[in-house]
Amino acid sequence: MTAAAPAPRGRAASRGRIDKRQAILDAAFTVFANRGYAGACMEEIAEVAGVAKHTVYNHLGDKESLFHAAMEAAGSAVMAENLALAEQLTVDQSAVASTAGGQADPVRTRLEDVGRLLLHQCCDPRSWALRRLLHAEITRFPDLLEAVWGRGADRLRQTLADRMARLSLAGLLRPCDPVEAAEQFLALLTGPMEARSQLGTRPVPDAERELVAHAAVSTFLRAYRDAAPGASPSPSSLPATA
Amino acid sequence: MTAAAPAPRGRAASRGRIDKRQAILDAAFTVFANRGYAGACMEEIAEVAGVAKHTVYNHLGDKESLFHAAMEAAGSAVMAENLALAEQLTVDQSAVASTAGGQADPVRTRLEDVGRLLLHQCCDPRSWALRRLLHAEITRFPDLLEAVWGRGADRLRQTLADRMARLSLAGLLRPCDPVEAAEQFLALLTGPMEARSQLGTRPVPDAERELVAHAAVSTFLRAYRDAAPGASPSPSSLPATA
Amino acid sequence: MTAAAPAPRGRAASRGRIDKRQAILDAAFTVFANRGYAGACMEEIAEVAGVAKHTVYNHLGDKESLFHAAMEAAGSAVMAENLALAEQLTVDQSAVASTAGGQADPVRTRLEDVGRLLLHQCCDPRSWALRRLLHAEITRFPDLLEAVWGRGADRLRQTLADRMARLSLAGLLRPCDPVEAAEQFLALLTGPMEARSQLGTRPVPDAERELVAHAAVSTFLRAYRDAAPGASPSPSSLPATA
Amino acid sequence: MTAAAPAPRGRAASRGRIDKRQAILDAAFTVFANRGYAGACMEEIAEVAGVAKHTVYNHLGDKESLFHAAMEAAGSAVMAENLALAEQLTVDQSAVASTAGGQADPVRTRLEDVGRLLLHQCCDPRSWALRRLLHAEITRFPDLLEAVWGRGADRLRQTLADRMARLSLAGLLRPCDPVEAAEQFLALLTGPMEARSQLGTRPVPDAERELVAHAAVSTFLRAYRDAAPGASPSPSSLPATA
DNA sequence: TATGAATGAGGGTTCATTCAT
DNA sequence: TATGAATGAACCCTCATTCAT
Repeated sequence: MTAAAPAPRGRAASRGRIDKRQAILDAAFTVFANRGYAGACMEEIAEVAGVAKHTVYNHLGDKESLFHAAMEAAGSAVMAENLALAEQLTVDQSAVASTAGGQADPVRTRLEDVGRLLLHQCCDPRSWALRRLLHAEITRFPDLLEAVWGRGADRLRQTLADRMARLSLAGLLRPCDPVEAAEQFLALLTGPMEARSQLGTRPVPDAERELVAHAAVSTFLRAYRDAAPGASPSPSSLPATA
Repeated sequence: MTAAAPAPRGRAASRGRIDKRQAILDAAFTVFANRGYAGACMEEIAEVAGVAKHTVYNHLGDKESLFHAAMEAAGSAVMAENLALAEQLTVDQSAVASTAGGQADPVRTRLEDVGRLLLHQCCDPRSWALRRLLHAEITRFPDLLEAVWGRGADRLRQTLADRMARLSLAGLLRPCDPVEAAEQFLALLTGPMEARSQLGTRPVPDAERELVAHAAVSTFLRAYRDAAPGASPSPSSLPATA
Repeated sequence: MTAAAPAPRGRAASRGRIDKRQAILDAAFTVFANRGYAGACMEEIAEVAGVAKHTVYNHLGDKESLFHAAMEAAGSAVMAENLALAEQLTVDQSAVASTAGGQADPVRTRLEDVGRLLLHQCCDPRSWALRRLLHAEITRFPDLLEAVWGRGADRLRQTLADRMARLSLAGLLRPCDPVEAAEQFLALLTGPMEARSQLGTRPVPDAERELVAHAAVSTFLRAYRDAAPGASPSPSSLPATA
Repeated sequence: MTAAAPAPRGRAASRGRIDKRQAILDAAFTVFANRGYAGACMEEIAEVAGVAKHTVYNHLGDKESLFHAAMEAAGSAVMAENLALAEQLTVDQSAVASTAGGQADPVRTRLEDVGRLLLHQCCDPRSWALRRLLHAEITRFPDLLEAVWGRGADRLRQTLADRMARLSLAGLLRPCDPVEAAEQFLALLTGPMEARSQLGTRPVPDAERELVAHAAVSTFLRAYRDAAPGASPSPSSLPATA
């Protein structure tokens, strides 16, 4: 204090800055999630972050900028986890061969694993909070969609579609529009959770989540692998989002 | 009406009250939808409703009560429409018989009709606004769920499940858990719309909506009717929500 | 209702009016006492009185008029009781004669009786409420003093002074300024109650009130009857209030 | 002040805060005294204090807290002055001795001095405003009594009682209950002022106040010193408040 | 006369933002 | 850069009063 080592500079200083910035972003997301955008107040955010009110302004500008930054940060984190999961949807060819004719069903197993994990992510409180905030503020901040989910409306669906295409090519799924398959796979997984978790308000037990994942995969496989070949040809091979 | 009485009295007076109350509720829902709960201000609601600020308080109490009432009113309207639709999911036995062996597929036709209409309802701006507000405020007003969707978690799913059960019983669908079938039918229908309409922000063209409905029904029928009988038996025949 | 005896008129009707007016005045005083002038609201007064809000306006005009009327009514009632008591302060000459030389002390007895009763009145909740409201609003409504205590600042003191003069003339008290005597008698009685009842907030037990009355009379008699004649002559024979 | 430093720092800064806080408290008391609690508005207080409205909230919280703080501050000031005065009620023994047999009456002189000064304090506009506010709000804020008069119901009476006890012990007053003596001394002094000053509304001329003080002391001395020893023994030698 | 609906004004409180240190 | 004080605008709500029946 008195003798004053001139306060750590260089790396340490900017590390301090970075940490403080991150602390503010985390605090902001928490508070926004609890109170909503309009209901949140900068003072509480500063308090939760452990800094002075004006420091928030110094680091991240006004309330709107702060909101965008916090949402973007949270979105990146959530999306990164989801993408990492989607990329795991691969089936080892050798595994398929070795179990031919047997009871094991490596495609189903893989789909269920990935489905279970995706559902786990989607039911994460932070993930729900993000989606709720998105719903809440999308009309006032339409840019939020891109900011949160990254450029390209939905990378998750595209990534999943890539995997579906490869499964289809490998003969593990019937020929199909991979984007549609990805879209419906996600719908079968996450659709039922909205009501079951009461919009993320109710913690859903693991068992229930696994039940949903299992049912989703079963229906998906019936439709995309086991269905009688000639039945109900789907003419929709157009790009999904137009 | 016809005789043109010189300003209606008695009943008409209370009719005036009712009209005013309804005008306030409508205005409130509009403003809440535009600004969010915290962002909405009573003055604007009164303005839009064409009454004085205090009149809002006289009729519907404070902001929170008004919000609940407006949400409940909107929810009842939306839910009533949805239920009416779901109840249309019936297949005339004679129609099935008369087309046996032919090309027509009455079950598919009916499902697509209902699906298209449900999707139409779900993409209605008011319906989206309601869901967005629900997402936005569910953490602060957990009672909203029941208030909006009526008592019983989700009557729509149950009503749909009733119809599924009858279809299954009639041999038009394979034996299955009707609740799960309803749940997945809804998921296949509405799930894809979230991303496609950008959380209700983007108006979805009719053609695209019909494409989604068609794809949903195709996948649903493959899984719940056409699938090879022995394939992938789903052990989950329990009621879905426990 | 239907056949309509044409509603009672004449005496009965105006009786109804009077009753309603009195009910409003009573309700007003109660509410003003509970909430203060500014804190009271017309609606609550109307509610307590059991009439519609506007009826209050019809009968007693706006808030300020109502306040004055309610205070005046309460003041008249309280003052009437006090005056009736003060007038009881007489000593029967024969009683004095008959007990001469004995133990009984009719003057003391009479003073204590009157004192006890005055104190009882002063500690009445309504009396305290009146005084508190007077203190509260005197700066904003200086006319209240006269309105409440009747014309002539303090008839109580004057009435008491009359009695004191007669006692003094009868030789039952030493020669003195009767107004000063009355003033000090009242001060000795009521002064101690302010602190003891916590400004009328605490109910004072009967025993404590009697103690105060007894002490007041004792001190009063020592000073105005028993004191050594030559001691401490009081030169103040001027009119008290100037 | 003299050296004219270019705007004082450090201590001066917090001094500025203190000054501002005090300015707000003073302004608040003034406005509350003028308008009453409910009638006062924060805006006027801020205006009178010369600060922005929100600054009032920063320093002293909401209206109720501000009211308590302002009342407590005013109460402390008034009570401190009163106590200082009461403590002056001592009689120098030598003075008594030296004037024995003469005309001078040091006890009376001292009592009149103290009485005159106490009366002066009690008639101070601030003192009246404080008492009026206390009367006005005691039912809604019962804690105010202790907050204003400090802990211990009434330190003034106790302090005065201490002095009375010493005078009695010194033989300058007859044996008596000192608390009762103090209570009655105060009653004789202040009781008459209520009516005479019209609850503090009318400025009482010095001469009139001195008259009251003189009369009070005369009556007090007659009762507590000059009265015939055997006359009217007061049995109440218990502590007054129990 | 009595009522219930309606109004416009005003007050307490909160908040995002800026200033001075 | 970080802070704490200060600000002015805005919002929810209450209230005294009037209008139409």
